[in-house]
Formats: sequence, C-alpha cells, structure tokens
Amino acid sequence: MRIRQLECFRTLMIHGTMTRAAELLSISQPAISSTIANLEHETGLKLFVRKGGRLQPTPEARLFFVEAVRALEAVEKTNRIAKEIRTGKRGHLAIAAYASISINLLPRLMAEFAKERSGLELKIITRNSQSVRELMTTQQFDLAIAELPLDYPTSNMQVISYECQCMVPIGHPLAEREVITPADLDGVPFVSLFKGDPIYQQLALAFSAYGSAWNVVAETEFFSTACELVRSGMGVGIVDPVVSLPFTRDLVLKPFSPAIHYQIALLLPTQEEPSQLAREFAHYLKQHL
Amino acid sequence: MRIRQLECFRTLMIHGTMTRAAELLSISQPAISSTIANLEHETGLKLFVRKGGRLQPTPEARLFFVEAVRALEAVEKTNRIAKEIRTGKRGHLAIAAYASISINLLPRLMAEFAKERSGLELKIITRNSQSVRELMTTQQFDLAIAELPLDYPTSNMQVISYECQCMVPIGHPLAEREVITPADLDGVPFVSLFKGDPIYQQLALAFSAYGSAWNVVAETEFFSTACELVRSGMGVGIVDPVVSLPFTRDLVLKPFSPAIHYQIALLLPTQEEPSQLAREFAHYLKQHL
DNA sequence: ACCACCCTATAGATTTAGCTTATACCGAAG
DNA sequence: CTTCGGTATAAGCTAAATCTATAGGGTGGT
Repeated sequence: MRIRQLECFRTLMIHGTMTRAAELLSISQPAISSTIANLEHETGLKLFVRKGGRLQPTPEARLFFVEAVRALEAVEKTNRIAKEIRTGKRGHLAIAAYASISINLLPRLMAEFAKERSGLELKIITRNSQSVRELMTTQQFDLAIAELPLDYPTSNMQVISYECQCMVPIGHPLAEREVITPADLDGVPFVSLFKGDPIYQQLALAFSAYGSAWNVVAETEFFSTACELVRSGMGVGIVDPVVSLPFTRDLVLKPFSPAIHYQIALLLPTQEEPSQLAREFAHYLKQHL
Repeated sequence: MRIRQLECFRTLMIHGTMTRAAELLSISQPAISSTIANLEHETGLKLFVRKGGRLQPTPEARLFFVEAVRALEAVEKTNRIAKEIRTGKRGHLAIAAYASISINLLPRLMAEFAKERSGLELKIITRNSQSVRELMTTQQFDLAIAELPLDYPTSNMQVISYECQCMVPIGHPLAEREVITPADLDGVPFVSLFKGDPIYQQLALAFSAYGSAWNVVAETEFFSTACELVRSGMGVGIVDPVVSLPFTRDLVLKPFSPAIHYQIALLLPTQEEPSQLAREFAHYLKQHL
C-alpha cells in the first residue's frame, strides 16, 4: 500500500468522480483511474462499482475510508513535524549554565529565541562552571555555558571574551573619567571576586604592574554580588559588560586599562552530534553576548 | 515521503547499522543507504552523522523517529483492517427481519456466523414483512428477510421455499401417519394463521379440493403462537419445517399433502451495492435454512 | 432518434523510486 | 599492515505512477 494510493482514494471518496479528484490532485484522470485500480487489486477490496458510467463507493470503501484517512493524517503529521524539526520549531533545549548568566541574561535570551519556535521545550540547569563541564560529558545537555578557565578544555568549545569595565557609584569622583587605570584606584576601596578567580589574578597583576596599592575591601563569588556591594558604597569594583549588565543599575561603568579579560565558553556535546537547534541557539547566543 | 523510507528508517534506528537493517528487510545494504539518503534529502533533516565509518543518529533523528513510528503503525493498521474487511472479519451487518425468524433462528445463525469474525457489529431489527421491505428501500439495512408475498417485488430478492408440515400433539391418533392429507383432518379442530395469510388461502383451497371440512378453531399471527396452541391441545396445525422448528418441541411433525408452500425472501439493497459481508451472510443463510 | 456532453477505461510512452551487483573507501582491531 | 565490518557510489533493471490520445458508456436535450 502506498501513500499516493490513499491520497487518491480519499480525494475520490470525498469528491465523487475521478475527473474531479484528478483536477484537485493536479494529475490526469487516467492516473487516478489506474491508481485506484491498483489499490483495489492490492487490498483485495472492491471499492467502487461502475454503475451507469459513474462510480459508486461500496460499503467496504466506506469502512476502509475511515482508516485510510487516519493513516494519511498520521503521515501528514509526520511531514509537518519534519518541517518543524528542520526549522527549529520543535525540539528540546536543555542548557546547563553557571549562576550569573542563568539568573537573568540567559532566560531572557532563551525566551526571545523560543518566541518564534512554538513547540520548544526549554530547560535551564544552574551549576558552577566546573560541574557544568562535567554534566556535558554525561550527555545530559544540549548546550552548556561555563566560565573559563576549565580544568580540562574541550574540542567542541567556543570562547567568548569580554574586557571588564570598572564600576563606580553614581556621583563618585571617578565617574567622569573616560578610562580608569590602577593608578586612579591607588588605595581606593575595591570589591573583587574571590582570590582563586582569574579576574582576581589579572587585577593583582595589573595593580602591581602600575605600582598601585590594591585595597580589596570585599571578595564575592559573583559579579552580581559585587555590584550590590558597590551600589551600597563599599567601594568600586570591576564587572563584565554583558552578562552582569542587568545588575549594574544605578552604577557607572567605565573602560578599565589594562584590559581585564573575562571569558566564557559555549560547550556543545562531544560524544554525540549536537542538535541543529543547539547549534542555532549557540549562534544566537554569540550574536547577543 | 514514502512508506518504504519510514520502514527503512525505523529498522535502521532500532538496529543501528545499515547492514543489519538490510538483512532484516531482506534487501541489499546499498538499497538502505540510498533510501535513507533520499529521506534525509526530502525531509531536509540530517538524520545520521557518519562517524568512524559508522552511523550515529542525530537528536533530530530521535525526535523524528517517534513520529515515523506512529505514522507507520497507522499505515500498518490500515493494511490489517483492509484484510479484515476483505475476509469479512470487520464490518457491520444490520438485518431487518420479520418476527418469527428474528426471535430464535436468525440470532442463532448470526451468532454462529460472527463466531469466526471478531470485529463484526450486528444489528437485528424486527418488523412485519411489509415494513421490512420498506426499510430496505431507505437504505438503512444490509439485508432483510421477509415473508412472501410482498406488495411489490424487488429485483434483488432471493426466494427460499418450504413445504409446510402438519403438527399434532404427541400421542395424537394422527401421529403415526406417514403423510397427512385434508381427508385425515376432516372436521378435526385446526389452528391456522390469519385469514389474510397465504398459508390460510392455500389450506382453504386444499380442504375444498379434497371436499373435507376445515374446522378452524383458532387463528394466530405467527407459527410460534400456533405451536403453543397445538401443544396445549387446541387441535392440530401447520407449520414451516425450519424457521418455526425451535417452537415445535413436544410436537410431532408430519408431511402434509398437498404441498402448502411457505416462502421467505432475502432482500439485498437495490440502490446501493450490497456489502460483501451481506452477500456472504445471505449465502450462509441459504445454506442453513 | 440522435448528438453533445460528462465520465471512465485502456494503450503506449516516459520518468523515477527502489532494487540489484560490483566495487571503492574508511576506521578499528589483530 | 592486513583483515574485517561497515558505508557510499556507480551502472543497470523493474515496476509504479504519470502523461497523451482515444475508445466507450449513459444521460439529457433537440
């Protein structure tokens, strides 16, 4: 049994004559005639009686019709879904990400991405960057976002790099500067990330290169926490200009020199082929980060 | 999208390699290879990545697989049902019949007929013979059984004719006879059908031809009622030897001469082609009546 | 009665899916 | 470095589905 035969049969049952069915299917009348003859032969069912030069469906045809329509609709649904998968409207996107990005920026971007893709299932799992990396190897996720550096890098990794900016409270004397350097921050109370963080290490190097005193008054795990401390007047700080942007309301951001690099990585599965959808979203992220 | 492509895809997804799938489908490996390549091209989905000379299904393939299986099962169900329709295991058999036959004989025969045909829907509607005839013209039934004669006969009518037998209570003097004639019943109390019935007319003719006195002590609408009256000792009677047989327990049946004909007709729809099932059952009935 | 019109069936030619066999290629394992 | 298990490509075949052209059957109007 072929799909084409069922299509011809359905159209013929609905519209009554072969000539009309042929028109609707944009084929010639003999094509319908022989296709139906084949269907009758293959199913062993007499579907129509030729009566007065016209066709009359048999009771068997009516019974068969119900099933034929059901099968056709299943096939048509399969076609539709193939298209949805192809255009990224159907699928699932399970993303593992570190805290700062998964709190605000990532969900906003995912929601935007999903807006034009109706059937999408979304999942966001928040873990620290090293756990994120480990989850990916167990194949549980379509995409992961981690901060660099990682203990062991992956082949399927795309790095996004930012230059951090200095953040000061509104009205702070340094808020007027075009660029801020360690010299400007000599002895100024400073909110930093933890000592183990690469940001900490880069800052320490920068201050020592300038011979300035780095007066660290607070250490935090996340930029977002640091933002809040700066906003509360603890001192000045440093922050990445994209991921942490949502937390910098009422703060002034200024370029910092020398460049303090903040790097995050998009990781795709290595064992298994990443889904088209994951690739698309990775591309979307790179454009919006 | 063709059914064959989905079959190949399903087998390949389940068994992992093209070589194995080809074996299971009893075709060559290149056949699978090109069929899958076509499916990928037509759906626009990359279903497998060729990795290390082996195939690895993509996430898209897994999503598509679910739908492909659904569609295939619908098509396979359609094939199965075509076969059931062809072998008469599926369908409906709505039969209109007159009272005597629909009380006992017809349901027994229908049950027997349906025993080997699992999916059958049965309907029995009981009406008097003339109503039965009229119901058939409105296309509501697959088969009708009516007593003859009818007001206007039909082309699509098969007549079954019986010679009625005389029924007497057990121990009645006439119970020993080989054949009973009107001469034997001269003045004997007799239970007959109603005056309008052809049986009544035939009996009246027979008695007058023999010059015997026909002593009708009761008239009934149905043979079954007459049987009960005879069994109760009202007199003797006449009955058809098949349809009314279930009602003649504890009665003795003897051939009657001259022949009293009892005729029933099987009517098939005229406007519309009768279903194969109706034809089969009509044939079955003719053999068992 | 006959012709026009509508419908279906058949014949012969063409295209293409799906199949075959033969063969090349590729990676892993001995 | 060869063998083995697997996949892809090429060339050729068959059958399904399509086309055009044409025949034939019914119905209704003139």
